[in-house]
Amino acid sequence: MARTQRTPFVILGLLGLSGRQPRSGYEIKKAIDTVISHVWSESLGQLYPVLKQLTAEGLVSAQDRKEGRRKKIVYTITPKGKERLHSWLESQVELSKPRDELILKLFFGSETEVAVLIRHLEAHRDRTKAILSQCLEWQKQKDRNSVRSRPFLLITIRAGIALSEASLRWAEESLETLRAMPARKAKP
Amino acid sequence: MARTQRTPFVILGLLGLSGRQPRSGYEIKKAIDTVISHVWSESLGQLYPVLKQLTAEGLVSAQDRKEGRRKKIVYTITPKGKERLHSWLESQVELSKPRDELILKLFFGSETEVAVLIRHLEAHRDRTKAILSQCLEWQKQKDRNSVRSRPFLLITIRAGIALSEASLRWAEESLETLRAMPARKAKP
DNA sequence: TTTGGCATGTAATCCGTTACATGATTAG
DNA sequence: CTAATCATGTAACGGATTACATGCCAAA
Repeated sequence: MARTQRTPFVILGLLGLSGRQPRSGYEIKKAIDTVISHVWSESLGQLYPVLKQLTAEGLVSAQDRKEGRRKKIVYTITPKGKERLHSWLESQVELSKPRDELILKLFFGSETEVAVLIRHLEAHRDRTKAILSQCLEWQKQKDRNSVRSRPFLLITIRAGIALSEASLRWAEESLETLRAMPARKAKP
Repeated sequence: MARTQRTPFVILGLLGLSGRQPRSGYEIKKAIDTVISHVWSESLGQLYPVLKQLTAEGLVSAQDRKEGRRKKIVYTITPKGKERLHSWLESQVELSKPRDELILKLFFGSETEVAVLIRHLEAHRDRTKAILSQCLEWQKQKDRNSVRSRPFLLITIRAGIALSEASLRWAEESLETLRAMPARKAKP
């Protein structure tokens, strides 16, 4: 048996947030890819089947809608769906198994050239910088609107800031260490 | 098609590290669960088949060994395996899709009680504290032996320290925010 | 007209986990 | 004697990704 499905709960959560309009699968995907992009990810090939599954279980309800001339299927969470969402939110956080390819490669660093590791770290640094400035931008926008209106969004954003700042500092520090090393393999 | 297999490369990496004795599947599992436990994880049900697969491909070779009275199968990396390892180390780091259940639950925080979120955060804080002190312990041990002897292990450990310190600070900060909030749901 | 975004879906594939199964050895 | 650890495996299951397939609409 594989681990339990988590996709249903992102959907339920996104549809369940108070004051939300009904959303289509495509819109849910876009929401995931923007607001919570560095916390979660889903593929459309997973979203559509799960949306059907949730409809069959009566956790969401589907409505056909014509917007302009385009037609789409929008979903609304049902009371039963809200219940399911609540009990998931209350259940223990399931920790995901770590799988950090960058650090793993650094751990095996003695088996390759230092220049390779530097390249990996620089790429990581650049990616992390981009995420950090994205998060800082969001934080600034939230501050402009009142802080207390959406405290949970802010907590999420601040997690992104804290983690990427730390990762950035570690990357810079490690780059210095590596640059001070001889250019050859550590153990040729 | 699912994403490409990564298990072979942890095995190859662990067997490839210079100055390593041949290891059995069970020993590889133990190595993963200790030295790189917060960077990577594998199940035995995955390790044994992959070990066979690697043997069939000629990337590792298997030897039966009697240690004391117990018998085990130990594996050694072959030149072909070393090659494969090197080219993987040189290839671009594949970034894993984020899936952080804790932050996701906090993002949906308005749909549950603050007390629930506090419970989740406290559990996270405690887990993270444990990891941090584990890493600090390892760092101290490495410092006693010369620092320059195994720079890559130190970099790995320092990643663990940096990330868990940041996560810890964020958790404490968020806990304060939540404790200052009314005990009811944010949006009842 | 053609590129790109909106929109929904299915099929193939497979990585990895959990559970099951078995047995030897050692420490309490 | 019995629980834990060492040790190796197989089977079932399923979650999730990638690739494929299709079509509309708007803008450049």
